[in-house]
Amino acid sequence: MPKPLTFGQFLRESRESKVATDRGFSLRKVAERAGIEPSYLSKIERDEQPPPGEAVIRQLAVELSEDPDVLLALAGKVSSDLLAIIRSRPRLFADLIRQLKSMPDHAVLRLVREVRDGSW
Amino acid sequence: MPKPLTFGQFLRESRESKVATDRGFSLRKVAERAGIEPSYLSKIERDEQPPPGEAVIRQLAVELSEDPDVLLALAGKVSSDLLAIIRSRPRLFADLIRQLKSMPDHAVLRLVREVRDGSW
DNA sequence: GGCATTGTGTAGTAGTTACTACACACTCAC
DNA sequence: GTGAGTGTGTAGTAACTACTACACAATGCC
Repeated sequence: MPKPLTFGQFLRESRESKVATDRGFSLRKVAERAGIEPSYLSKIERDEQPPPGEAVIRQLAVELSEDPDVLLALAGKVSSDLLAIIRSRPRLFADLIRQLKSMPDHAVLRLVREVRDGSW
Repeated sequence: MPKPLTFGQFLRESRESKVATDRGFSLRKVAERAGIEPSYLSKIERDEQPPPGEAVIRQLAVELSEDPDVLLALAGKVSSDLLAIIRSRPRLFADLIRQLKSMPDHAVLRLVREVRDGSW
């Protein structure tokens, strides 16, 4: 398996893989499009600063075409919309999630599909 | 349905219902057992201060025999162990939770039971 | 009526979060 | 060789989080 990257490493690798073929992915350009200072992004990519807030992470995800939930996870966070869903029925979701903790991916995936396909 | 209480209101009602029959549930006593200043708890119960951190909420849950996940939800938080589980497989859990967002309780409950009983 | 206990008011604070602003040195194109 | 663009270093900060410490007035108990 690919060794787990830090948030900063992941960002840098994602961006550098794109800047190779598209000059629009320089650190400065990406920072500008994401609405943050270049020096801030620089520090983030080198894990010198902790990851930014959810809004900025989402912007970066858009710019780099990465999955926001994955990026947020690497940043040690969970999407605020998921938190709201859990908070709306805490006992229900807490139970479910703890039950699924040690289930293999394919089992959980089956669950996702069953729910989606409405076999209910 | 019971109108949704704030975190502070919920705490106060829980505590006052107990102090009626047990003097050990005065604000000061509970605060002491939970390891916080009485004035702090007072402000929290009146929603004058935002809810405390997860550790204190858990202590209060123990003292008042309330469900920690419910208390955390009222405080606008989600248990850190659940966050860790989600972060470990962000895409998987994000999908599942968003799918379940609008499912009725009984459907989700069935899921919980099926998983628990290992009908897999 | 005095001591204990109750809830609350006021004031303060250390630590963290989430950034901005600006300057600098290097490289590259032409 | 100069102007544009690159990444990075330094410095600072406003807002929020999560509390403590102490003093005070009211009530209860015997």
